[in-house]
Amino acid sequence: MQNADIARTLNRLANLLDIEGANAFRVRAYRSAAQTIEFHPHALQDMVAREEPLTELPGIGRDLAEKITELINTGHLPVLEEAEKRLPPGLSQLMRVGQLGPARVRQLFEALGIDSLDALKKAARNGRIRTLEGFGEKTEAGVLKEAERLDDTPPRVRLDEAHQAAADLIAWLERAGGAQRLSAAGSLRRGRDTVGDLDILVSSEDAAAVMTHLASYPEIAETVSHGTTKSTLLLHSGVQVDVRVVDDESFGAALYYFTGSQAHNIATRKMATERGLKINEYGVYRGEKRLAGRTEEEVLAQIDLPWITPELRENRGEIEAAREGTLPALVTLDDIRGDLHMHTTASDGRASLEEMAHAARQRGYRYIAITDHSKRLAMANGLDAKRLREQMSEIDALNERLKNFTVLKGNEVDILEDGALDLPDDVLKELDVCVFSVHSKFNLSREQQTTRILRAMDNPHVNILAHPTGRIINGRQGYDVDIEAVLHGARERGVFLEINAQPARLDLSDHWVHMARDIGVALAINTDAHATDQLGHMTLGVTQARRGWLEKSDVLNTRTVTQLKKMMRR
DNA sequence: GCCGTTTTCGGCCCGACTGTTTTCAGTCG
Repeated sequence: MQNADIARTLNRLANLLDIEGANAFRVRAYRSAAQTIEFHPHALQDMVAREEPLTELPGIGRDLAEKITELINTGHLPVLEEAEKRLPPGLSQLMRVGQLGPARVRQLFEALGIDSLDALKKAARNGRIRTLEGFGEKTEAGVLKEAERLDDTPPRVRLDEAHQAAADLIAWLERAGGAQRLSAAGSLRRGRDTVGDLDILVSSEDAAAVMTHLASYPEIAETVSHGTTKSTLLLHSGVQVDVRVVDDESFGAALYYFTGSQAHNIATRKMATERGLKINEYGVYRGEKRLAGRTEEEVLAQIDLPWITPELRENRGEIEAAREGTLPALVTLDDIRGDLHMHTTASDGRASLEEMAHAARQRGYRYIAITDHSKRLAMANGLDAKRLREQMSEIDALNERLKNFTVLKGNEVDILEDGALDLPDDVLKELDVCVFSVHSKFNLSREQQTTRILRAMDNPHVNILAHPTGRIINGRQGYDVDIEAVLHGARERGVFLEINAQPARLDLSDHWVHMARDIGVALAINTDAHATDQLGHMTLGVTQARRGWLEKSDVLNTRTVTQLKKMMRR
């Protein structure tokens, strides 16, 4: 049983209890536990097997620890099964429909017997929902639309797409008369690998003018709501956007509030309450008196905390670290000296060796590694030993011509099914950097996949395990692999892992990055660029590294080329 | 159901917008 399964079960229970009208705080406790578990890096199943106390996790007390242990051991959660005797299980699904919360789901069930998405759509089309008290034609139409949208919209957009959509809209809003400060907030600002909806914040003395200008944005497909200071829009790209306008003196408080995360906000608001203060999106207040709000620093200073970078605001220890003055000095883009994973026209890249080198140099790098595919990836025109040696000679010749810049000889060698490598040792040992990765046999069991990768690491010539889970965001799940075991294996063998900065990969993801830091495995942040402009994905990779609390010294490619070469010799 | 440098009991973040209402409940983030 995976953490995601446990989280899903608890959420289902929370939904049913919510619909029944159970104590709202009890419901919240289940939801918050589900969230903690979903993002917890260690499998709770293993923790239970090792008899580690689950009550160590925030929001999990004695009762929940017992229930979760029973769920893991028996596959049953009696309190859920009892709830499913009282209410149809399908009601939990209805909670996913926009505009429907517990009260309306209960009403729909009690009055019309609606207990599934299909029943809901049918009732809406027949005009039966509008007959209920508190419902009308608009609600009926809105609910139908939301129910239909559930079927085909991907739930979250990629970080790079969200960045682009936000930049476009901010550029549009800057042209509104009177917009003072503008910023993206929400999970985009926190740098999560996917974004649910965009939050855009504007400060202005003339909210009406900004809102009017916003309404004429050509990318709007649908206006979900539109008030005097807040609007929710659906763009043609399928992205949902919340735009909020506040006075400039509240911009910092609003930015802080809308950046979240919700868990982070709840924690700091609670600290405020303990000090007799109240934090909302307009400022920090003692009674009616406003104490701060212009900047985030001002707001946090009121609860005796230093500014916390948005990437850390997940209530995963950053508040305690801030209080104790032990926040990490996170790695920045400026710290990056090179890029250790990229392709050229020799395999499936679109730019030549020389073009990639020049583009990297223009970004201020001191080195790159050229890592084309190996021969197994025939589809990508992978290199055999002979072609790889020819490329090495080309690199030697290029290095002769370049000053203050080094092209490292590399390859992205395929890990075969049994853990052997796709190129012979005598050529691998001539490489400066050997990146190795899985491109086939994704459906091996967890044990087989883990053994396969560990065996590949046993080869003394490999250095950096690329895109370690193989996931494609909104595309496919990664292969099943015990990353914790891989990290320990890497540490024992002097091997490193990669944060692949391709926006569709961002692999490792943040919680694995954090675990790598805890275990003490340095990571390389690589773009896996297949064209010169893709070298720019480095920013996304650095963001993931920051979300995993990495400092400069935790990142391989902040080293000088001399240091790096030494670390690549095992 | 969780939690505790005010509390082991009594709190639990806070406000905008909508639709359907005559003053507000429900939803959302």
